[in-house]
Amino acid sequence: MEEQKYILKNQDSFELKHIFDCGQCFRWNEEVDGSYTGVFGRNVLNVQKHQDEIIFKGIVSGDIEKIVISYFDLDRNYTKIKENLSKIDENVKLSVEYGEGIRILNQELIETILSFIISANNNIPRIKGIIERICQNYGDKIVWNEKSYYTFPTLDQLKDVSIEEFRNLGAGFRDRRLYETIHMLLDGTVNISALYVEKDTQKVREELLKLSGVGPKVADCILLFSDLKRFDVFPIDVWVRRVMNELYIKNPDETKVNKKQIEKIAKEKFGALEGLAQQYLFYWKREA
DNA sequence: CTGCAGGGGTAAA
DNA sequence: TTTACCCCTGCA
Repeated sequence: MEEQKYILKNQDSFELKHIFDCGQCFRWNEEVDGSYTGVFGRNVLNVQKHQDEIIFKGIVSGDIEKIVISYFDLDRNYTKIKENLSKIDENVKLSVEYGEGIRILNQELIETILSFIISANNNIPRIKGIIERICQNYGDKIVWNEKSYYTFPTLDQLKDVSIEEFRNLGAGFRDRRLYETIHMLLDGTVNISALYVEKDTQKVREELLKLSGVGPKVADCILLFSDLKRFDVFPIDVWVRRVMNELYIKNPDETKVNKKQIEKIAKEKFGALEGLAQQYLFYWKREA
């Protein structure tokens, strides 16, 4: 396959660090020159920013422009979204300014499901390591510039992988969850394509919750970060709990803050954009 | 150097 | 509502 190249000029809301470091993805790595290289679908892509240009190049499985527009969510008007969020209050405005270059990627559903099952009770370096080893063992190799990259394996490529093999790759107690979820998706216990058709986010969420290893937080991350692209969810982890308590609830004992309370405030304040508000607040609080 | 506490979602008790 | 699950990190 030939290398392809695509250049975007004067693109708003596009900062490499904000996009790849805001906790939504696990397969993008910074290069020594400050660019980032990642694998998604059957594509290996390098992205660099140079003055008013964003340069994409790599081995991609189709028209690079279409692939970039879709994966980086370029058809969505983030400037408008940020304007609306900034009106809510001064803190949200600050968080939006801090993470002004965030975009929510359109990641493949299966990869997002399995990656966020691995993310449970886990930290980012370790999550990345587990995912990388799964890809190296069961994905397809793509060579670019004498370096080897591996696609995230399909369900078919994962169908004969045992619980023990996941354990050996470092998955820990999530080994069984991965195995069970893979087989629930293969045998149709949860129907992947039906999830795209269903309009009601709560119904999709209920379906995802049937999967082994998928609880409320992981389900919301899947809804927000995969190509299901639902913004009316609010993943609550330690950082989000912390920032929501500091800004709105102000309970001296943070551990006593209950999820229902946070969900209610998020719905009231952020409405249909709560998922995006969560990202700006999360990134702001975790980095600062 | 060794050992122990802490962090982090889900599922099951 | 509490606890076990696995591994990495930081600190004594």
